[in-house]
Amino acid sequence: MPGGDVFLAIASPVRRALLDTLRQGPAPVRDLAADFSISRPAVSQHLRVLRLADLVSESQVGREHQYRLNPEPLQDVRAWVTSYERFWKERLIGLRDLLDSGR
Amino acid sequence: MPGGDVFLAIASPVRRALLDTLRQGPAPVRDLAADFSISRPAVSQHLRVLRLADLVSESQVGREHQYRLNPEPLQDVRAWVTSYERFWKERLIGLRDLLDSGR
DNA sequence: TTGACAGGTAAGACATTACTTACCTATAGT
DNA sequence: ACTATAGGTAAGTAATGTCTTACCTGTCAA
Repeated sequence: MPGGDVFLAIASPVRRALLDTLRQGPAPVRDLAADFSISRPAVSQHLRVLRLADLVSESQVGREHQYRLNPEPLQDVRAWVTSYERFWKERLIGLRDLLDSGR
Repeated sequence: MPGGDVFLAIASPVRRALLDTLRQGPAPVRDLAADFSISRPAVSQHLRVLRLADLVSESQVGREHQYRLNPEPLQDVRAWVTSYERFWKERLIGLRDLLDSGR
């Protein structure tokens, strides 16, 4: 479960797209790979990164490996980004004041 | 201004630390580099990535180059992460129900 | 004007990533 | 038992990222 960096995991557009797809529910690798132009092994390797970051969990069902979204680690990202919220709000207020003063 | 990927820009711990430092206000490269064990050119290169992602702006003041935090692009990250919020909330509710049922 | 300071850029070393194809095991269906 | 399906892993390669040192320009201060 640990070992992977969430920020690094979501840095790749492919991996973000994989997570986006998994929001519709668990899916086997075959289905996930179908959406991409890259090879299935490449998808497997991206899934491995997501697994190490604990963003997905895997469980074998028959000969399929179901991947399931585990969004919890994204809270770390959310917490970090949110800590910047007051800065962009202040900038927007500053902009509003600037516009007001120019009327 | 454009060209850089925000998700990629914040993937590096060094760059996140740079942004964190800039929350205390604009700072010249010298001050930013002082906090890190890496060389000043390395910091310059990280700042370049942040500039391309429009996460910082640069302005020359005398012989110093002031870097200023521009948090707006982080809203893209926030929006993406927030779209997962209901998923982890649902999982927490599921956990709560499970715990309730075990009482 | 000469020297110290601030900082960007170039070039190269080295590590890491992201792909590919080839191969392997396990399961399902006939 | 045989064949097809599902998917992980290995090995190799190409592309990127991240440092370093060396060098350059521009600015301030004596």
